[in-house]
Amino acid sequence: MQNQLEIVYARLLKAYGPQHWWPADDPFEVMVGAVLTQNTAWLNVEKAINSLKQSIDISAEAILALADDELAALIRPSGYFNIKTRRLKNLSQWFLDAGGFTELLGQDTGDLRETLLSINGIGPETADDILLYAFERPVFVIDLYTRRLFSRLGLVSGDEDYETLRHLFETAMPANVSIYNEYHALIVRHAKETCSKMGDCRHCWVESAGAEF
DNA sequence: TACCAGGAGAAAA
DNA sequence: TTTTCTCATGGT
Repeated sequence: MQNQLEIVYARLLKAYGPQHWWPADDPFEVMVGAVLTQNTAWLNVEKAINSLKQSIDISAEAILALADDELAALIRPSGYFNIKTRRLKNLSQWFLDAGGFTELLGQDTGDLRETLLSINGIGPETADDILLYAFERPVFVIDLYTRRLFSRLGLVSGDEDYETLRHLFETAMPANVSIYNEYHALIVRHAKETCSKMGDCRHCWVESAGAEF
């Protein structure tokens, strides 16, 4: 398994090059983007973030200072704007209560993950996006694209629960933040390039890599 | 026109 | 406890 994951990683990196994720100015903006991108195309998230930036300097304080309907109007392009308004406020309140980024940096990864998951609106994938891309912890993000790609390659069935898959990837690959960062970004890039359809993907070159395993 | 997007939580079965 | 429903804009 270890070697197979490394082969796929090498092929993706060779095909697309470094993706330089996460596209954001600072760690808190990464967290905001992680919530806004839930089941949403990044193009729409960019519109929402740009819209936010035109009204406020993105910070936990500034988000909490906005009225719910004001915040919802600003993030409207990202969809689910009423739900995401609540989620952004929950996240911001937690962030302030915890003492901000510097204070949180001192926390153990497991503890930090647990408190993130306790916030209403932060599920496993969003928590792991935040841990990897904002706090730079070696946590492998499992998303729909990851399931789809590796189940096509025959390495997983695809219906495993989140923690099972995360554990599988984290034990098969060395705990390396820059590799985990790049790997997830490359999987998303590849999905956008050639695997945009949920069904068969016969033209996808990665699928043919399965023959090498 | 229909489908899907860098999910999560609540409700129903 | 597992499945189903809801949230919603915007691009293809």
